[in-house]
Amino acid sequence: MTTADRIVDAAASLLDAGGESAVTLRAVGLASGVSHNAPYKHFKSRSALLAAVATRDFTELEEAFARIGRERVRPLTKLKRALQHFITYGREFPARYRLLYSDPELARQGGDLEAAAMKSFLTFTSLVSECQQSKQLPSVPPLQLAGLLYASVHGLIDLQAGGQMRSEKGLMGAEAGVLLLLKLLSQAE
Amino acid sequence: MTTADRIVDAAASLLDAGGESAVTLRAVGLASGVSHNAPYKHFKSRSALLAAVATRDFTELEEAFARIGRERVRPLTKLKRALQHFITYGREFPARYRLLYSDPELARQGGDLEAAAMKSFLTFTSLVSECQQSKQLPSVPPLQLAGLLYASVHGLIDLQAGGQMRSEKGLMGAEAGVLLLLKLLSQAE
DNA sequence: ACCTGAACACCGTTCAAGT
DNA sequence: ACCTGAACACCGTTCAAGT
Repeated sequence: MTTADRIVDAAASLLDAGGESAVTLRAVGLASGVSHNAPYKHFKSRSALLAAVATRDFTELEEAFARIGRERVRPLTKLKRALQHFITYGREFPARYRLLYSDPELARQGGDLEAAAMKSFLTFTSLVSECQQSKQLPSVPPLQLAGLLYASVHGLIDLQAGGQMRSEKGLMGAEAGVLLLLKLLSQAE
Repeated sequence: MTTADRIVDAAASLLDAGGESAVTLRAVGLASGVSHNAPYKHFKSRSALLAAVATRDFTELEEAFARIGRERVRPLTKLKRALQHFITYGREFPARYRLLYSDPELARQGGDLEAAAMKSFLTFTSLVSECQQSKQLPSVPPLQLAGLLYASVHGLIDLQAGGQMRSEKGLMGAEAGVLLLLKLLSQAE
């Protein structure tokens, strides 16, 4: 376990425990046993450190999608499991989730983060594509349908994480929203 | 124009010009002609000031939805115009847009902000409901369908604002995504 | 009631210096 | 190559004091 790994771990833990504002370089240093500016020897800035956390999570997300893709169940079941995994991750680690998709500062950095994000989306697309081949989802261009589904479930997770779906009766949680969407989409062609 | 109004205006301008991190109380004070801690006489904290900006924007959004609802065109045309308004606002003012839906700090404050958010969503729901009555959208519970559409378009706007839909070829912009979603949904019942 | 200026405890980042 | 401690310029927030 390198120092850089311990620093990324500490940042992820602080993120989970107290949100983005809790990830100060001083706290990261303390939690990983180095001085408050040792992280600069491994990451260009605080923002680059957060990008490393996000890149790691994107990679884990992609691995989960790929693992689900290898299961021997119906394509639509795979897709539902992938979406459930996505939703669960977003609910359990909201601060890290927001890092992946809602941080303009990070998105501008490109590089590894962008590549990992793209790879996870492409693996997700292959799950959608399978459903189309087995006629369980309408036959529009796969990347378009996958992009739409990806954006929709992101919106559901994000509104839930942001507390927007709290007191509004009649509004569904992310799981119910995804199931409704899949049901309606499966009726189209 | 009260001092409080000038402070909110200044915060909104700074937000548009330089993102959330540019909204320091010192910059707000300078831009609105008061000292850097005069805002505390009008708002409990920096966070409460940002909530006031978000509340104002939610109110304007609701007014736009209501205005579109009064136009004398087909229900589906109204809905499309409302969604287009939403998307355009998100693209032109990304930092303010993110304040509405992606700031957990603000969501926890409840109060005026939550009420304004709810009102704008309910007005949006009435546009969706009209489409259902004229059989242009499937007849599932209106709040559920409206919630799904709202979350989906939010996801499209948010991914676009976060730069996630940039280099990925084949991925649609928010407008095309919404149109595809409406097309597919209109084929369901 | 509304505002100011000074002060406090933080923060990211830089830099000279150490091994 | 990797790390430290001091320093710099910021920041949100508080407080005593002014009108």
